[in-house]
Amino acid sequence: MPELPEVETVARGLQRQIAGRRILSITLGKTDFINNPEEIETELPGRAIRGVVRYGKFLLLRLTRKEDAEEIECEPALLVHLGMTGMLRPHAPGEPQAKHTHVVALLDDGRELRYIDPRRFGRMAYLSAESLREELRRFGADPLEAGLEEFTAKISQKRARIKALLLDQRVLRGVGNIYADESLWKARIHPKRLGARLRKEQVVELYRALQGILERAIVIRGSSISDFLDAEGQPGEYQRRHRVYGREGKPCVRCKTRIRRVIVAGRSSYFCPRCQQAPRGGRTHGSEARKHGEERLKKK
DNA sequence: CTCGATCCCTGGACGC
DNA sequence: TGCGTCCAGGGATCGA
Repeated sequence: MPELPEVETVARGLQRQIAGRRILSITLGKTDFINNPEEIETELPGRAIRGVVRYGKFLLLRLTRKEDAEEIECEPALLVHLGMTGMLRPHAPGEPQAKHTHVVALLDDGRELRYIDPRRFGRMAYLSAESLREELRRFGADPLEAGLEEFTAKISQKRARIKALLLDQRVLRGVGNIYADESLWKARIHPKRLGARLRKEQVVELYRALQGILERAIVIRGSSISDFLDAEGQPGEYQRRHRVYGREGKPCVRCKTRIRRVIVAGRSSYFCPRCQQAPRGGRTHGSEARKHGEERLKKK
C-alpha cells in the first residue's frame, strides 16, 4: 500500500528511469479512475516528461513541450495516485502486458510506461499548471518538510483523534495507516487520544518518531505489502521493521504485551495497550466521567 | 467541526 | 477442487 515512503521511492525511480523521455502515444484500458481520459489521450502524446516528484501520496509528472514557454509555471502535469495497488513503471519493449494494465504510454526510447492497478483505487488526472496549483492547495504540510512549530500547531489545535489527524491529508500529506500506527507506537501514544489533549512532549515525540520512521523507510524503499514494487520493479524492505502494524495478538517488542487492533477513523489501528495508554474518560459511550457524575447526583 | 457509515474494486485468506 | 464469504484500505460523500 503506497504511502509517503513508497511513493517517494517510486518518484525517485521514475525520475531516474524516464525523465527526459518523450511520450509518443497513449493506449487506455479501463478509465473509470481517470478524471479526464480524453485529455490524457490527446494532450500527452508529443510531450516530454521533464521530471517526476512526489506530493503527499501523489506522483507528479511534469510535462513539457517545445512550444511551452521556458517557465515551469505554465507546464501541465500528470497527477497519479497509486491507491492501494497501483504501480507505475517502465517496461521493456515486448514485455507481456500484465492483467489490469490500464494506461500504456509509449516512450521515445521504445519502452512503455505502464500503469497497472487491479483494484483501481488509484486516481489519474491531466492538469493544467493552474488547476494543478488549485488541486495541491487542498493538502497540508509534507511531514518531512514541516518544522516542529508547524506540526505542533496542526496537531494541538484539533480535537479529533490523533490517528484521524495523521491520516487526514489536509492536515499532513502523505501519511497512511502503516506509518501512522508505527509512529504512534514509537511515540507511545494511543490512536484514540485527541490531538489537542496531547502534552507538548508527546507532540515532540510524535514529530520525531514520524520523521525518523519515514526517513528510514525511504532509505529501504518502503514497505512491500500486497505486491508493491517500485519503478525499477524492486520490493521494499520496511515491512520487516514493522513494530505494530499487522501484529495483532503478537507480543509488543518493547514490553511483550499482546498487540491489539481497534478501528479508529474507519481503519484498523494496531497498538500496544500497555505502552500506549488509552485516553481517560473520553466521549465514547458510558465513560468513567459520566458514571461519576451520576453517582454524585444520587448523593445529592 | 468531527463522527461513522457506505461505496468503490479485486485478490487472497478461510471455511466447508 | 471449488465454491461462497469476508476482509483489506484511501478517499469521496453524505447524514448525524
